[in-house]
Amino acid sequence: MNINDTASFLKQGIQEIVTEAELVKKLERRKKENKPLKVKLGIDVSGPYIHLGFAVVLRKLRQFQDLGHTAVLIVGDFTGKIGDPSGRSKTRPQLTDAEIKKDMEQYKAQIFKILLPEHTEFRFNSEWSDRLTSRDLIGLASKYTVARILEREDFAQRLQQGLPLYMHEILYPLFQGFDSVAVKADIELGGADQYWNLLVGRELQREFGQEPQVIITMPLLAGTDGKLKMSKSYNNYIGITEPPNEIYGKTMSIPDAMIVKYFQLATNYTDAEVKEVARRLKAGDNPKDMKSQLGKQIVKMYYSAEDAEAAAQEFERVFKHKATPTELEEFILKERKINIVELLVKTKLLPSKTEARRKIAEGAVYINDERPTDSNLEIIIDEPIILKVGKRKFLKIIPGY
RNA sequence: GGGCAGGUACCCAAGCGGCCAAAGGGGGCAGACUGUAAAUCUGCUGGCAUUUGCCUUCGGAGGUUCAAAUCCUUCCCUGCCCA
Repeated sequence: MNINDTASFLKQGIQEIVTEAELVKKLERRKKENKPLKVKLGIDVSGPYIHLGFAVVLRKLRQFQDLGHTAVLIVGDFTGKIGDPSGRSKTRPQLTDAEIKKDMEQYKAQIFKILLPEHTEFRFNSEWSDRLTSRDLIGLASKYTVARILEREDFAQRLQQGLPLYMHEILYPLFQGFDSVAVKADIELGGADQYWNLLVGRELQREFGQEPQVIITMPLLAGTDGKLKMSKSYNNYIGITEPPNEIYGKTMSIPDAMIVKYFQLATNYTDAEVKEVARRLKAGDNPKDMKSQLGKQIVKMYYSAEDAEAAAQEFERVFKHKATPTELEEFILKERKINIVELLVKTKLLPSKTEARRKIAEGAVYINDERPTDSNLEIIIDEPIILKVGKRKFLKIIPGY
């Protein structure tokens, strides 16, 4: 592949690049010097949980690795502690080093489902940020204007709406940008919502006399609700290390209108293949089948084809034919006789007795396929019974007295 | 430092002495239906007890009152204007 082909390959599926010419230049130089490019990606310590949305960016990063470049993952342990500029300024709990270490282990287990360990470097930004003096900080702040900071949409909006905007939030992008200076990043990747932040890094590098990084943003994947971007805090995510049944099931729960987008962003389908999916949907193919194909495809990426098939079959069993799942969680009950409401709370299927009574009245509680209507029902557990709440919560109660 | 407007349940937001566990919307959960955990429609959405009941919750702490989210005092927090 020549340099231009490489560049256009790397450009596939991206949202935006600043600038392509610079990317080509960097690729050329790297080839001449035979040195890998440093591709920076910021990650957050607080939620060590990788979902399909973030995977969009990681998979792009992987392409760089496949070409021999180095992924530099910046763990935002410093910026994480000063609070996120995304609205309310609840002070984050200070993470201890031990906690961070533990989180990182979990994180690595997930991230190397996509990235290549031998081409991945981890850097903690506290390494350099903790050492900045007040003088350094003022110096850094003097390289960027308030007006430019306020270009950022959510800052501008909050000011306009009379909502609080704190000093530390304004500084946050500077620290994040300074990370690029500290590691001398050649390229920085991020989600489309990070575009502005990445530009700050570019500017600061220029100010510090470095060649500015190329920035590449990836499209945002909407969550399972089909509206907001996929995020752990919106609880609309599909985690790449979730069990196959969960990944498949959650995929089935996306709105039909999202099917094509998901094929595009969450699978390795080529443009032609995605078009074919769109065509079939338009031609009146059952969206359910397309979603099933999508779910299987995603499970296959992070597990195997067999797991994908099994997940699909299990889904049909449980939700279409309303059978009980093949594998059930078990709960050993000490009492032989117990009130239904107490049982539901004790097993944590429901959070409170009032809620349990409500759900019984709604007909959401099943005992071995029967729906009790009386909250005073006493159950005698002589043999295992299957307790079900709603469509998805199952529990096998085993006598243990 | 001064003036004004605000702080209500997971979120937004009404209420401004009793009829307030607190309207409405969002979100969440459930039921029906179905092509699925899609869509749509309907119900529920503080806890405990269960006939009326009790407890916790309207920024914090005190107070007035038979009775407070609602009135008073004070403190904390946010925004706007002035300095």
